[in-house]
Amino acid sequence: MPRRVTIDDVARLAGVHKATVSRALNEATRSQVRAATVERVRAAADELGYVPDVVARGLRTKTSMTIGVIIPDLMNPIFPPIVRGIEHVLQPRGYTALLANTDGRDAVELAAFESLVQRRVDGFIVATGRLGAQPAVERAHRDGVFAVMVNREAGSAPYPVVTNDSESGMAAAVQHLVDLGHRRIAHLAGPRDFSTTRARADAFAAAARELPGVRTRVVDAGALTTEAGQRAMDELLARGARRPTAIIGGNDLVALGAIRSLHAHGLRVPEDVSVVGFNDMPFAADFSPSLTTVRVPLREMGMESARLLLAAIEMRQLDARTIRIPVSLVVRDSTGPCCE
Amino acid sequence: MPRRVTIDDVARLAGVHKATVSRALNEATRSQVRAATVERVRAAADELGYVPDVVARGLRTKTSMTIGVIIPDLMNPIFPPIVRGIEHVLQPRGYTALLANTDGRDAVELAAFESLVQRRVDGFIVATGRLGAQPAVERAHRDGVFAVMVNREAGSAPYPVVTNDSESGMAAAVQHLVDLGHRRIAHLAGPRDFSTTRARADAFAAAARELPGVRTRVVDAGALTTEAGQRAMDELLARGARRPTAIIGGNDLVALGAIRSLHAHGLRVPEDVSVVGFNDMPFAADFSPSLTTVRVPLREMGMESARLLLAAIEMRQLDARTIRIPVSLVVRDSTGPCCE
DNA sequence: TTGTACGCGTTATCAT
DNA sequence: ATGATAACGCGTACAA
Repeated sequence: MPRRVTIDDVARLAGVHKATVSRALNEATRSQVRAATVERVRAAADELGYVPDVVARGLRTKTSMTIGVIIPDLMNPIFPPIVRGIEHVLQPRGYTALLANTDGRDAVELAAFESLVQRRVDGFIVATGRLGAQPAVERAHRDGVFAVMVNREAGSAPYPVVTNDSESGMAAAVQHLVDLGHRRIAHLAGPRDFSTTRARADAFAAAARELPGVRTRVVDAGALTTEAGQRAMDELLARGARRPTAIIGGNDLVALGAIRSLHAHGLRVPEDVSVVGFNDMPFAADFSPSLTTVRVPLREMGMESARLLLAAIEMRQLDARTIRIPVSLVVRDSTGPCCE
Repeated sequence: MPRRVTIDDVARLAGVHKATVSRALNEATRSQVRAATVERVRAAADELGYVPDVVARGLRTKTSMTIGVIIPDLMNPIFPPIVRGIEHVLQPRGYTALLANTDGRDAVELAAFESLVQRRVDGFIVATGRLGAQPAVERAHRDGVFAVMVNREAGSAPYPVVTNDSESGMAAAVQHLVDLGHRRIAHLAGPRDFSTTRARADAFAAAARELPGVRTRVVDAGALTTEAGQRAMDELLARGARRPTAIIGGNDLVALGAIRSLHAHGLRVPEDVSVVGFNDMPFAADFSPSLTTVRVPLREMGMESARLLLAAIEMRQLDARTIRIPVSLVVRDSTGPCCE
């Protein structure tokens, strides 16, 4: 492994001291160096293919032009679009995104934070928010590290949040089903310690209270996966009671799991049961049947979170406001009129 | 931002020199320190919450216990399972995966490599392989950086490769369609500079030569996206000639795009046209119709690539062998008998 | 305008 | 067994 070209190599070739090289190559200090010298240094650096060592530099400057992005579950298709939005803002401004996948496990999340903090990331974009205590986020805040929560809020640390308007999304979903004639609607709720899925469950309950003629039920899916959705639907169908004519999933994966369960029980969607999802994840339109869902502008949420973080880094302070991105219902084939 | 606890703080509290702290806390050198001293140092470190600074350490040791993972397109659902497989092997061995998404762009890939090399990653797992010249991979090899290619091979650098047996997968797909009675089969081929999609196109051509009664055609989809697949299928349907009764996509996304196009043209799948995909990406079974496809063990490929890389790092040399993971055809609802 | 010297937090080497 | 010191590669007060 050939030795790296260092600042000393450049200094030797240019016939100056390494401090001069540092100044000449560094935007902010370039004015302190004579133009001719700058040119000489530049030529030498080019010739040797010198690239400053960001690690050594970070040891000095405590900065790295790098943003850590903490993702709870890469297998959930809502996160790739968010990541793309983040990168879309970061890249033109010279920042690199370093992704870490935590698998939803606290220990892994802590390790990822640790690892990235040590690598001197300039800030975090965190998609693993939970309403309960969250050691990693709390610790980051205590250490004065900048972070922005995206999609889910954090319960503990006062960080800015970019999330979506789950309440009005749920209201729209319920209204859509009622308009179709449905009077028995169940919600397969996601975890109550995610701000998004809790808001949806709360909004579902609120909507139910305002619609006296509608019978509602909530079943906890436990996790935001197809498997959890399928299990919850299985369980709901196994109960003796009259089954609901419409289902609203805590997210698209849960809704998809519900559809799998319904199909497995020989029920048709939407003829026997209508299903609504949440997020409009990639491929939601390609499912069988295509999924009626609440569209969340995932990419825009990613972009906004990156903008917020960079602004905080540059102004050296962050205000913990919450940005709530509007959502809209997308009607497809998984919902239909009730009881025809 | 509170100052980090450094090795000097621990040394002071334990009443020893920092060199001793380093030796006591470092697995390999612990035997050089008296057991009682080790205990004292440990207690001090615990009390202060000391964590060695991996950056400063990397400056000295040229190592970081970190693996860079280069992904061409996070939006392609085959990569999350590969990443999971990689992480599954890395995490228990103390390594952290740092992901970089290149969006398929050379400049971004170079920047990602640069950024990660500077962070002293101990090696790369590269999923962006292309058969043509690939500056980033070549440069990594020239610099003596360890890397393993996963999924796609690299044309230029002699790195180990973990890929799948696209040839026999394609053969199985063609045979399946022929068995169903199809005699006009088209392949919507992916880019020819990806080893996987080129192998599939070649295997398709080879299969065609051995089946004289079967008329085949190849259309270039250009990219591995649903949009590209839809465009290619649109184009194929626009041609005056008799349309094929079966389609094999360069991957699942292309196949999905083809289905979208067929539906848009009022054609049914599989009654009018059968469609086969490649990879068995997540949700392939949930599409409308569920997708017959060649299953590639994505997670296993990720795991194997990580194992290979760690072995190379530990033995300080890598042999550029190619591991070809077996594949299998999964028959679902997107294929059916021809011309009933 | 440029050079000197030190510090960032470790680990490796040499001396004790 | 432990301490002292240098080195990793860079940036920056301070001096010249």
